[in-house]
Amino acid sequence: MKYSKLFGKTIKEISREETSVNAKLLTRAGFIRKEVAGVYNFLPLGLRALNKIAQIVREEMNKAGGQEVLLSSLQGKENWEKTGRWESFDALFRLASKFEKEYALGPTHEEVLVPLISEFISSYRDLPIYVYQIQNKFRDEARAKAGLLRGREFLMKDLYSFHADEKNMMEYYEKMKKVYINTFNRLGLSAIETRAAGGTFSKFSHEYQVICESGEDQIIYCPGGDYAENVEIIENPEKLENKQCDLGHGSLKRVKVAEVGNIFPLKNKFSEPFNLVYKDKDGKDQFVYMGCYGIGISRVMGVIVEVHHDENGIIWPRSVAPYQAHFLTVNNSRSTINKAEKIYNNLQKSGIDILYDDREVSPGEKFADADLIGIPARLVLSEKTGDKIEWKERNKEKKELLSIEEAEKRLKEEKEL
RNA sequence: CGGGGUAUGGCGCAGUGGUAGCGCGCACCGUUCGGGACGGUGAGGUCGCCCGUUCAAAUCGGGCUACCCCGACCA
Repeated sequence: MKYSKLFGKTIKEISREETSVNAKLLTRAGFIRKEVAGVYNFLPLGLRALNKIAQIVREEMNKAGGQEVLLSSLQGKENWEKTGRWESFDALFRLASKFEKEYALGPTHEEVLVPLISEFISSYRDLPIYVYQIQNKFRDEARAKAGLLRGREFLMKDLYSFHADEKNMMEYYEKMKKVYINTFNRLGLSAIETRAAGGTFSKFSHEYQVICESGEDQIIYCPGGDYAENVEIIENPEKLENKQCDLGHGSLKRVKVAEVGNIFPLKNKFSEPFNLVYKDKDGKDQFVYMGCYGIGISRVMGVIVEVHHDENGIIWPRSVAPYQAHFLTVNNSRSTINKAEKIYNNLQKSGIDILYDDREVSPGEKFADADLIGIPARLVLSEKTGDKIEWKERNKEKKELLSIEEAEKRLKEEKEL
């Protein structure tokens, strides 16, 4: 992509009202624009990063046996009344049509998927089954905040598992814990698996928390990894804080965190109201056991920026960067530009996605924009580099001079990773 | 939902009653070209909305709306 043609430019300044790091940097770098409070538009750079995140999550869900679907956002009132959540779900957007029909704007999808899947589950032979989607969710939050961290419309992956019994449900639940940790690792986040309340869903749940100043939750955890609990379910958090870990990992720490994922053992909570049953081997009806597993895709994007940035801009993990490399020329002499065009065209042909800053602006501006946008590799062609390309990683000081062939080879190798 | 703050060219801001300004960006010309270059010329504003006070309102008063922050709430 040529920067000069890109929809979405960087900006130097942003209102002093915008204080969260992710909103500031993503807006300045041209990734997102706010529509209304808690609702964002994603520009091409932003969508590329968002799609990279979604794709990693998709791959992991597929590996875990998930089948992808796309469920409706606009949902009839009737099923929400069956679960009692038309009244009790505080953040539910309720819409009144001019034709005297009422709808919910989907904040979650048990009310859609459970009746839907009941058509296809009739025998123990149909179980277990795992269904997920990646879709915009709507929640009428009392207060949207911190850019992408808490919005009223946001992209979420929600997987629902259906099992014959509790044992099978819990086995999958345990398996998904590992899948989640691995998924967040691939996204460049080290998430702490944390015991938490189950809300109106279940007795308990597990949250995946990333240490982050702008997070809304607090947890107490052992750095050795054998304990983590949300302070909301701890009776005397003050007492636990700084207590020595039983296994000798040092003292327990209390930290602010942002929740990027949450898993719940739902058991029969939703199969009962919708009479989701199957015939067991003895021909008797049994309720299906369910689990549900969420990851906030757009929130993950915000958290990545909160965690990976410096004073100059974003530092994307390679796995989610909008482009593989940021290529720019320093002087605008005809010969340099011709050479750069050739390199760019070659890379395009090899299927390597780079952002090529082809503008006729000062070097300082190009460097500043490259830092702000935060693509992991910066490639410079100039009279100084001659027939070579300078390669610099966004998060390192070191610069290397590579021949054009070497640079292309390295890009191809990295692409395979 | 309670408390606090903000609202002025595309963006960021200044402007305490008397003809609406600055920086950035944008357009054109010239000089620059390894860390947000410089000079010149130019376009661009119902000062969030409504009502009021006044000879006169961006500026004072009342109401409303939107956004940000703190808290409460939170699948």
